Amino acid sequence: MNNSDIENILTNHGIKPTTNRVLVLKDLQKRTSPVNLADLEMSLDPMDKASIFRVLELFSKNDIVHVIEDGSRSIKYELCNGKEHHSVSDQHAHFYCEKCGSVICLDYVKMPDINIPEQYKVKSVNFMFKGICPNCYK
Amino acid sequence: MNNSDIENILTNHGIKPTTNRVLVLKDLQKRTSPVNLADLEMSLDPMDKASIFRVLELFSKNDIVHVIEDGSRSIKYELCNGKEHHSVSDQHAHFYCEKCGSVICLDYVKMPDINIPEQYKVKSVNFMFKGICPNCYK
DNA sequence: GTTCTTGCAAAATATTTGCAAGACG
DNA sequence: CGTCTTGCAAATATTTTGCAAGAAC
Repeated sequence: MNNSDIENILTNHGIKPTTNRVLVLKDLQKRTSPVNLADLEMSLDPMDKASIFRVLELFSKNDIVHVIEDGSRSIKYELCNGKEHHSVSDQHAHFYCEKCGSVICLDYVKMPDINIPEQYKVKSVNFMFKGICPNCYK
Repeated sequence: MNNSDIENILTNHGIKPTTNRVLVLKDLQKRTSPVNLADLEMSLDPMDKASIFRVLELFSKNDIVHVIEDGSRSIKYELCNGKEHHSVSDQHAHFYCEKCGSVICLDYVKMPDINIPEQYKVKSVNFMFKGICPNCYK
């Protein structure tokens, strides 16, 4: 995906494509599992932490990233599935390994079809499993 | 439930029933939704924050409380269902209101019966919905 | 020149640990 | 005594904000 594709994604979500935003989005596209702010800070060095934070905040508000709370004590971010859509049903479960700290996307574990009463306005869902991953259990 | 019942629960979970532990457990029993450390600190005043923290840590290790990560940026605790059992399947979903910050137990939304591959050792599950609650939406 | 964006520094919030005093047996 | 428990203080870790300089238009 080239830069103008990236810029289009941003524009389509009502976001002006600044340098930082393009770089953050490109970084997120490379990831195969959710990342936290510190990960991105390292990877995007020398971009400022607060700037990255604000980009992520914006992305979240404009439905480009999902916010994942995995119990690792730090918030993780993941591109919305399909890179252009965002809905509760496109979310999947995650597995957090308490030993190595990695997060694994359980893509094949889709959000179950749950009926939350009408009066609740559901904006996002987190479906997290925690324990020991196959790698650490060996 | 009187004090000796409480003490029995602790003893049955391999925990020596000290004053602090009994007080924390009694407090948790009164709750109808998950609480965080600050809540307990206020409610159990003048018990020390670190002491409460350590009690909760112990309770969690010994399967008396579930740890709930609801995306509120603070960890919440909830008594295990039935007060004496602890398993993935006894967990239920929660709803976190982004406006008022309250957590509502969706008791009727049980953990869906999901098959995680054998190699994963699942220790806990979090199934969180976020959005606006009926009260705030009115 | 007005508004938006960014980086630096620091505030705010929460969690977690070190350590010494006290309780318990 | 020796071990476990507790409270105080402080360290950590992370998220979030204030503000001024710079970029964009």
